[in-house]
Amino acid sequence: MGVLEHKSPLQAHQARQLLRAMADPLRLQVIEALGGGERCVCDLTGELGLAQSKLSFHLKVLREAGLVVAREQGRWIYYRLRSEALQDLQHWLAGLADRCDQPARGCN
Amino acid sequence: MGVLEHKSPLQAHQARQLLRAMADPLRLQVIEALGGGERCVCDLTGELGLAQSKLSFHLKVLREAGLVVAREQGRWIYYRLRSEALQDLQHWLAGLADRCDQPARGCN
DNA sequence: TTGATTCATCAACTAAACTTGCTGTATGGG
DNA sequence: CCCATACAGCAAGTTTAGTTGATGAATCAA
Repeated sequence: MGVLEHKSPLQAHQARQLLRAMADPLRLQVIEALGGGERCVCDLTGELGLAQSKLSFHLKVLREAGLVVAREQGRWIYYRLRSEALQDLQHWLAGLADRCDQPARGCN
Repeated sequence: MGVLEHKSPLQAHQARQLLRAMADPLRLQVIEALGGGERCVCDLTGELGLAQSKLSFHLKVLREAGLVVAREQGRWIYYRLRSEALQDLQHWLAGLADRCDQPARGCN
């Protein structure tokens, strides 16, 4: 195992948590914003033009899926993407792609 | 651009289509089954213990998202994963992971 | 051509997810 | 202290997605 291969493969249901969390249009906007680096909630609220409670709800979904982490600092809370989660998902996809082109041995 | 770099980066909404399609528990089972190679519908119905109409519905979702393709042969229809879709998604994730650890420059 | 098999699609129902407005807690400036 | 700001969480309403059973087209063997 190479030095970069430190991951145990993602279980399907963990992958699903991540996928589900990412599959919402609003959360995807949040994710893309966080793709540029850590941001605080008020920042995101302004940038995406969202009601605060709405953003808070979606951040919770992302948090519970393990896709983002929050860091409190005084009055503010900074969120960022967990790059490990992104990597896990990439590996999981790679695993699927591996043998998926095998043709079917006919049916009956 | 190297010989393997033939992809234009996935647009967010395309990524979302794929993510949404994968985010269902039942579809995920289908996807994992197809991860082993091409399969016909009746095969999948049996293996996953699904009502046929149910499976058909979910295969349609996967098809419309561009994650699987169907190949008709006589009475049977064989489905397989589109490895290009899986790769596109991997690239998209890699793009997000790129700069996501940049710390926030304080807020206010 | 009859009947069995494979599969897609539809309409009605159920369940899950998202939205909205409100309330509550913590922090920090005046 | 008091008030504004930053944020989480909840409950009711709405919208979206998944399920079920039935119908129909296409293929093929007898």
